[in-house]
Amino acid sequence: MTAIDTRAPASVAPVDPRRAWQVVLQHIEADLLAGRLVPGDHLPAERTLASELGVGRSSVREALRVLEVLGLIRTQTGSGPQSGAIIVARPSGGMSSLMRLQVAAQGFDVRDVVKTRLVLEAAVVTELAEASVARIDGLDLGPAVELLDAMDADGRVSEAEFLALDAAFHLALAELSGNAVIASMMAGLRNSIESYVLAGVPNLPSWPETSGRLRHEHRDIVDAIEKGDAELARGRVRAHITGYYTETNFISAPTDPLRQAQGTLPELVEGNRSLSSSKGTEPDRGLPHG
Amino acid sequence: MTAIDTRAPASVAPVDPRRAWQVVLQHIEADLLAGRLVPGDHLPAERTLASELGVGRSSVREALRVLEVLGLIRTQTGSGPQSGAIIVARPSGGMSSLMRLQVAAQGFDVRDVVKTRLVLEAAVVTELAEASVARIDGLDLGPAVELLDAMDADGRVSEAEFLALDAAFHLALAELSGNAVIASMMAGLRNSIESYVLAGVPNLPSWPETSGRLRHEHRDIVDAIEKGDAELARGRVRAHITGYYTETNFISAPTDPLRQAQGTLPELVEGNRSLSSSKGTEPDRGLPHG
DNA sequence: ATTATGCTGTGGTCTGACCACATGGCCTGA
DNA sequence: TCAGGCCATGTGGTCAGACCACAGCATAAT
Repeated sequence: MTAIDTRAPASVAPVDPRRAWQVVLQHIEADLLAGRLVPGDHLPAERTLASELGVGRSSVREALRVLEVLGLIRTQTGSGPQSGAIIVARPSGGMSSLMRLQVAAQGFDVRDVVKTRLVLEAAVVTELAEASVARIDGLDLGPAVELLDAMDADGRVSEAEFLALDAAFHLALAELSGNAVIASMMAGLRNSIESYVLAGVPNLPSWPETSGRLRHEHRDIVDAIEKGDAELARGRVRAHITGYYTETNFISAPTDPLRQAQGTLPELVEGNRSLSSSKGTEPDRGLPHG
Repeated sequence: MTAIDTRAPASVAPVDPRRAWQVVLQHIEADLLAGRLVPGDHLPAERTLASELGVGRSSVREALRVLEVLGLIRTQTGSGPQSGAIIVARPSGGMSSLMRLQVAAQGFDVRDVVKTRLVLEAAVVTELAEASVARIDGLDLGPAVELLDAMDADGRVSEAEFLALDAAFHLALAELSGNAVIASMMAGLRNSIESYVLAGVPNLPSWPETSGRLRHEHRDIVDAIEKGDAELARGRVRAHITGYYTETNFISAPTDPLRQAQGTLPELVEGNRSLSSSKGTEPDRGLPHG
């Protein structure tokens, strides 16, 4: 067998190096980029897509599953206008899944999550404060303030409910700033460490005292924003966030750049936070679930 | 038929409201949270996982596909230690996919992406500058500076290569800050608007002039960081980023909070940026591809 | 000792078959 | 004519089974 087989198989089938599901994903992405698909549109039926792209239905479904988790589509069984896969483009759920899983898999350090939240939150209040001075009629922080009012139902709000309202308040501020990117990031960051936040409550010396302080700080932040004092708002929001985390012993030293032993991180109970637990406070569905 | 059928079907089959792939996803997430799975570990084989969880293999595959896109696992065919699904926990690829698709689907506004990048980048250089003053031996910005040196090969670097090096430089700064969350966010933000950045090059009055200015600004930023002047570094990085985007007419007014017509955004050619295009400059694989 | 060979287990893919479900038209009876 | 119920239809959700390509490894042949 000294002779090499020279019959080139090149003409037979130019094999696609991409895996089948990637073909589907890229096809849909191209349609999105070209504007052929916009939010509200229906994707073709799975079987249709499969035959059109020359792949199996299971490959189509793998791609759709990715799009669903990333928050790009919503799927529904049955028939009619609401059935099928519909473009929705809601990033928060995907951001939450991504961050929560990365934290779980140790791709993200919890302290980095908190630090990042600090950065974004400071940017949010800065933007809001500047927007407040820019317009004579003032800024409407109504949606956020309503959440603060809800928190004031003292005694009738459980700790978990309080923290959920707290998260919703901060998220509302981000949304009011008008930056959907930052808002979804905030949602994801908060979501990814929610179990840690909850687990830290028992470390608090006094819950009534802490919750009272938090409520007060919230009002102060709103005041600073409405006054248009960006610097003050930044400082207050920083103190607000770092205060809580230091009090629960999550962050040993607020700005320590060195990595430390992770002994202070709580050992989470299995299944404490799982993929489908979107509570009522989240305006956005996390991972779609039944 | 006035009598209601009271035979409770409760005992027959407590149907799981979750879809099968969510069961798999939550199972794996629980293993991650409990530390039973850590980076480097192998997931059970698909067929094994399917039978253990009582679902079909296709459902397992849908969950694995999600994990793969989110950057949690890497899959490989064949046998041996490198085959199968392995926990990797690399967030950048997933962040990039998420943001790019959300931009494509109009869930994210490009201007918000740029504004967010501004916020994060300012935080990065602030942290680096503060770290620089904190240690006597200074900060080692070597990895970032090397990229600047590569950009200085004037004339022998194409526009696309230059911009890729530029992106790598900013990403390197983020990574040097030690915050993996911000670093992956930066990677995603930049990746999601890469096609817009490239499409803006023809709008520049003079590429040699602009590229020269950018290189100079990069050096200035590094200088400010090494000097430990956080305020100066922030200002320079802000000017650096906004300067480029305004010059390419991407952002009409840097801080205009009002939404405007999207006419200035380039109409992207279909397939220009697709899911599997991770160039050599990215240390991290984006979406896995062949 | 070295090389060749085939076995084995992995992910990748497709096909076909069901199911549950929601809709909407049709048919029946009032 | 109208109201109600019924069923055909098309959708996603799921599963089982069958291949394939591939990488490693044990074994056999040289």
